[in-house]
Amino acid sequence: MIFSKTLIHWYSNNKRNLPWRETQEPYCIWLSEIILQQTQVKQGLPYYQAFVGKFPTVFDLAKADESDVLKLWQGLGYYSRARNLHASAKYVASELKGTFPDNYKDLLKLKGVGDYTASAIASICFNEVAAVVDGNVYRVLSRYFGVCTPINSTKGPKEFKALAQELIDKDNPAEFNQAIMEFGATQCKPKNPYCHICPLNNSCIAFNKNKIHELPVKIKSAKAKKKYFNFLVFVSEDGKTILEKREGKGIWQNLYQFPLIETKNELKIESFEKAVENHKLLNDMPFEYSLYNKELLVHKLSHQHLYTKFWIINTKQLPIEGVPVSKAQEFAVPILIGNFIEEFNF
DNA sequence: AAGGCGGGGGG
DNA sequence: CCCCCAGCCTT
Repeated sequence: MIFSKTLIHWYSNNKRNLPWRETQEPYCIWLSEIILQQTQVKQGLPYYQAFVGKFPTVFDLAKADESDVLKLWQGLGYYSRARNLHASAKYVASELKGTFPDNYKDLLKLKGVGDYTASAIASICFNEVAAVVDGNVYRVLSRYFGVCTPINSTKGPKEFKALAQELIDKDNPAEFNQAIMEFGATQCKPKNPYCHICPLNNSCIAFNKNKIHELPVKIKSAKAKKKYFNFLVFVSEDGKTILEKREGKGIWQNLYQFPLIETKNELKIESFEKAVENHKLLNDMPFEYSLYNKELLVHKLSHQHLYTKFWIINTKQLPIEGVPVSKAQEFAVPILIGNFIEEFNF
């Protein structure tokens, strides 16, 4: 009781001014929540503005091509969010005639909407008493109540969800949910939290036992694997290049890239011809090549470190259908490719 | 139950 | 170098 009242009071005095806090429109709240999954406000904000600007309603989003949605999402990462966003927009627009589900249980049926997002939308838009548990909530609760259960263990999410559901202000679930998250984001931060001015420091177990830096507990994940990516940047005499759509599983699904050769180790320039001698795009075709970046370009993802080289392949004609280099910027590409296109400037 | 999925920023 | 971020889906 004191806990929730204190948080809500703190929130009223300290909340940031953010566009999705000016509305209870399910479309806008849903959009903001998807964008903000595993993403900080600072990073997601411009994307939210762009999406609301280009797709003001769920119908606008539903009738767009997936490629346009991915293009607007470019650079934000976790691209399954964009694909699921688009699929759910089509579902809501056609099956539900534009009306979003108005409760936790039905919201869960939307692709890309899990426990957290369903709770957020249900509480913010419809005042349902559904507690959110995100990274901020884990941190605030584990510290204040001294909970040592690893947040990424099997029982972790259940335990914290139950605790949050117990604590939520039944009369004001929307304010409580947003208050505890904002508190975790700007006050009870991962590093250097402002404990000395914290309105809860009297009763915070971690603070009083000097365990702030130990909580929350998280099981360490495996180290990132190294991969060696070699992109073939074709440039033909008539000013075309080749971009391919990434299919199947793995990273960057449905985004475009230059034809890729993945190697076990760094591909040196002396070994390039040998490495591509049986490549379907280069077979029996005269070409000249050069290495664009002498040093490996390292692109770090959460679970992979990509050691990358861009190989420029000059040819008279392209082996397959290509795209004018001037159109390359219109494709949705990983930021690794996007940065290259911008810098290379064909 | 475990693994995969981006990119940016902070310390 | 590490960790964290308004998590979710697949296997």
